[in-house]
Amino acid sequence: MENHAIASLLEETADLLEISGADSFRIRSYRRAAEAMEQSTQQMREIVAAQNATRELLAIPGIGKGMAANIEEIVRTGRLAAREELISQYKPTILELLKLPGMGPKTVALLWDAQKIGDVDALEKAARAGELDALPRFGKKQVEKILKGIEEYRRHTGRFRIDVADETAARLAEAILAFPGIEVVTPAGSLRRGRETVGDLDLLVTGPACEEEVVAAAVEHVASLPEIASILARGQNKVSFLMHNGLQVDVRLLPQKSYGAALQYFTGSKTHNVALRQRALKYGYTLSEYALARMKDDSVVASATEEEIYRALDLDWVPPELREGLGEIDAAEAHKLPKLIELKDIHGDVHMHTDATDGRNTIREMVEAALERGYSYIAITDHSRNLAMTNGLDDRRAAGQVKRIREVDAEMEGRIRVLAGIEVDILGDGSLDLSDHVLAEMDVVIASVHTLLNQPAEEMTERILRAVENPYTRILGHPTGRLLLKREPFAFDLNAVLKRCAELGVAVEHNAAPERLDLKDRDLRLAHELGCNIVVNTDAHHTTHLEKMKYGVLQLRRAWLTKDDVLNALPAKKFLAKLRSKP
DNA sequence: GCCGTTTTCGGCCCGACTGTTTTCAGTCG
Repeated sequence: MENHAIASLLEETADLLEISGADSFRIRSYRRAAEAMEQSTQQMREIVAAQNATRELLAIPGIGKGMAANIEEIVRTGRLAAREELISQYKPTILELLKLPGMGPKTVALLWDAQKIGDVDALEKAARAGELDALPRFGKKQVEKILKGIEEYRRHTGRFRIDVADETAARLAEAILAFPGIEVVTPAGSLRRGRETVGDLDLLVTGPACEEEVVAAAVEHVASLPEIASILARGQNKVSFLMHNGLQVDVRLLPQKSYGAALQYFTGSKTHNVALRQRALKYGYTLSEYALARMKDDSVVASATEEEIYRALDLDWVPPELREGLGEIDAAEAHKLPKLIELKDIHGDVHMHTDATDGRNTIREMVEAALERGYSYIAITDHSRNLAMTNGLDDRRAAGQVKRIREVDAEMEGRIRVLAGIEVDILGDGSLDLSDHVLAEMDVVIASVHTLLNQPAEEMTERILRAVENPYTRILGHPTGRLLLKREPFAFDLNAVLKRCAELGVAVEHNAAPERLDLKDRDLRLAHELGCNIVVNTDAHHTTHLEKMKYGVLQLRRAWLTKDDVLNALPAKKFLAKLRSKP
């Protein structure tokens, strides 16, 4: 049983407890435990199998005696009796009702108690038949809202990739800024924290036009943006709407004096904010989206910027990417927050394709684009022959490609280093699909798991390990295989593979392209903990794809990585030296 | 159910919006 699955069971138990009207603090501890499971870099099944299982479980923050027993039960039996007992009082499908907008545990409980409604279809039927009208708090509008919610739910349930949300935010910001007196638009929420996907978009807006007396006109401007598909809610200083692609956007217009408090509040995460508010209470303060204020007389301590709020709580300012309740508050108190890697620290991109295979630009064009970005080196790494659909290079063409790369490198006269590389496939026996004498010519050999077939975990792990152990392999490409496998849990033993990479000095690729999602935060933290060298790159098939590097860097920041932890933050010479030496 | 320089009981985060309940409960972020 994977951590993710354990988290789901705990989360569902929390939902069921909520429907059954249990103590809210008990519910919270289930949710907190679920979050801890999601974020842990250790597999619970390994902890439970160990000698001192209970003690190790208790060491995880948010896990006490009761929850440790629950986790052990889940790992051993695959089930949680407490959850099954709760679900037997309802229908298993009752949990999907909670996913409808405006539907919370109290309403779900009411629907069940009154009419035994336990799934979306039954709810829709009852709503259309007018059977809900007799229930308390069910007026005409409420029923309409439910039907609309069901329609939304069926049309769209997923989350949006960070790049989609980022581009949408930029476009909306431009339109909002067109209003005179609006000066700043900042995305908050999970987009600001740099998560791989976002559920909805939070935009915070300020400027003279957002002061209380005049804000109505600015709200009207936002509510009439042409990009809006439908308005969900509209308040004095807030507009919520849906875009045509189904993305929900919440725009809040705030006076300048409380902008920092709002930015802090709406950036989250929930866990981080709860911890921060608890800390505020210890200081005799209360923290809200308006201000950090003294409890006794409501006088404001800090509100205009995030920095002053953190400072007033004796904390260093915490970068948004770290605000996930993973120890950042303690680190901020001790002045031990890491100096996170930044986009400008990246000196090179060592995974790119050209028109020799499935890229769209020449070597020369890729080099020019890299120069424009200020890189001091790149590696050209086209596909090898096994990937026939991309016109992959065989031994002869690969050797020719190396020659051309060297020529371009010479033409650059030191303005940029152009390294010769290849992205090879791992074959059925774990070998690489080009000859040793060709691989020996390469500066960078990326052994990619991206064409491995989805087969039993043990065989897959064995093949990948063999490829990692190949003396020519410098980088393990697409290390989680997510690209191809498209399913969780991992179909091979990632832990064992990363461990071997660390031992052998084979670097692990972190692909920056949001559509790949090769390594998630958790995978990156695991790789780092195991001591792997990490390389961030864009797998660029086109010059413009180099722009994606910024998303990869966000992920590295979320994993608490500094520039010392990332191989291509080093200059070319050191980068090559740090790669495994040639056999 | 968790947790502890006010500890083993008694706490545990805050405010706005919505709809309809003329005083507030439920949901959401």
